[in-house]
Amino acid sequence: MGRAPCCEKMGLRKGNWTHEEDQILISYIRKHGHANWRSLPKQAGLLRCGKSCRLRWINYLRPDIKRGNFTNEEEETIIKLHEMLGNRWSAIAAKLSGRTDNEIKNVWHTTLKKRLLKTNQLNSDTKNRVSKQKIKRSDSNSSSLTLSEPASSSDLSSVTVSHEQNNMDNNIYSSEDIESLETMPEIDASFWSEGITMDNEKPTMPSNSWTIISNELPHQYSSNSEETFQHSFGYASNFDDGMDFWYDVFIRSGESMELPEFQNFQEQTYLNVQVT
DNA sequence: AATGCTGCCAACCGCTCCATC
DNA sequence: GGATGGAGCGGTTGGCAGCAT
Repeated sequence: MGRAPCCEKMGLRKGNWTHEEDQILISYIRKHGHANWRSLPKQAGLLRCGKSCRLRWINYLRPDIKRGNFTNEEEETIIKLHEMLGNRWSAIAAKLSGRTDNEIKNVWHTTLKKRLLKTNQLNSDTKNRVSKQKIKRSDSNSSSLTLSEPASSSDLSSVTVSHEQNNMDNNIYSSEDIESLETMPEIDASFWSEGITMDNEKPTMPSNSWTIISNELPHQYSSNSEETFQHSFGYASNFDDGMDFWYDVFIRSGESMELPEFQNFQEQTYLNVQVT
């Protein structure tokens, strides 16, 4: 199948569109529509190929185009849809009213891809440090802290933190440490509030155990499949050397979380979580 | 002030899909 | 069924603006 000849005829303009050309195109499409892009420029009196006219209209001149920066919600949606659909920019654009595939493709390549790579690199680096630290601590007793999930999103009072200590003297956590964790700021309704729900989509999770490290805002995931997850974060202060820290967890429905150890890094402190 | 670098975005290129003949 | 051409899509690029040196 040969490529459609385009912009090969002598005399056709290329490059940036002028205001006058825009006005001619808008005026023509308002009057006659754009049933045939190939014949449109000739009939409209434009020295452009039909392909160029179509692109200009779709990406810039259409009246329903939303201009301006992408909102956080739009960026999150793009990331989620890209996980599901890959580089199918037109399909992603169809889910975001007023945004074009070209615009989404640009924001992905210039902003979102880099951000994700950075996040993945951070996760990878921290996982390596966690693994090394686990080996170091393998011979010592450690405190076992359990965070139970609420029975339902409305039952916030059931969010508890409990601990079992076999040998406080040998433990790396002091009683003040444990106490500070138990006096975490009260979790309000928004903590467990509904976030993004993806029908027929199960979050991609490692099967056995994992470490979740993230600075993202909390989301609650649910699906029509067997398993559901709640992605949430908590907060504790004055722990260990006095730094504040966030914890960020995925909780599988019907399970509790064992929190075997805490990581305290220079710039940010994360709680390392494994599902038991 | 001049130059170089980087990021962003509009537009182009080349390919595939699909309708029509 | 094959050829043709229009439309649409994703990858790539050129040019501009802003920033750093």
